[in-house]
Amino acid sequence: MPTRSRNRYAARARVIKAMAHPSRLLILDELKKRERCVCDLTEIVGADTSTVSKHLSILRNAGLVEDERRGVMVFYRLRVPCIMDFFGCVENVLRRVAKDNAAVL
Amino acid sequence: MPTRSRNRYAARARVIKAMAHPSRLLILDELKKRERCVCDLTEIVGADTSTVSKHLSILRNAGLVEDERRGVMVFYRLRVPCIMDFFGCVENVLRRVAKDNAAVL
DNA sequence: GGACTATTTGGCGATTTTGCCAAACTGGGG
DNA sequence: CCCCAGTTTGGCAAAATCGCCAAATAGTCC
Repeated sequence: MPTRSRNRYAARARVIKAMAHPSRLLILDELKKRERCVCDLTEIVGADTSTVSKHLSILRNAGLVEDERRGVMVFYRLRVPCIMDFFGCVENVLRRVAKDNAAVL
Repeated sequence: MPTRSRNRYAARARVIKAMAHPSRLLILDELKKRERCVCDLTEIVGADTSTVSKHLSILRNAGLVEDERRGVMVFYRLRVPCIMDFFGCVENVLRRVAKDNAAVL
């Protein structure tokens, strides 16, 4: 209820919301392996360049990735690798849900 | 690009999206400590009961919490504690962003 | 400077999310 | 059965998100 902790949760939510999109998760997963230019990511995601660029700016604003211009191209890197450890837990959730659904049958 | 992995990312995104809201993060944090009835959570979150109930159903549908009715009240419990380990990393991101902003000044 | 490539930004309609109110539903007690 | 507290559901308006196109910007090469 205090403004203090409310802001804290809002800040966390902003970071998590930045991850909460299939294309952005795919991008993060790809950047975990190595840095990539926007052109690579556009190809991988399979959407319009402008769309991918906007996804990247969302990730950058959240502090999850950083970019570096080299010539004409802009390369993006994962900034906080620990983010990826989280995926294991998300998979746990999914497995559990799958098991429940199976049990219902 | 293959449908296969695209679905995988979509599934992950659904789970993460369920977390991506300040009130829902607050709820998860509270449930980490102990189970709570909807009435408790309504008080803690400070929103309409119906709003909190909807947040809870989002968390339940994502597989993050489970509920149990005891008499008139419904108690919610955290289902996947590992979710909470993630918060440490999110805090890392926030600290890093804060440091960057300070550096700019 | 002009042409070309890589990327970002502006803007739009379409879809989704959010939070409240009102109404429905559920279980316990008189 | 009626009433009541606790919870869920339906519905609506406001706000946010999404993905594309078109236009602007940045850097390289001639």
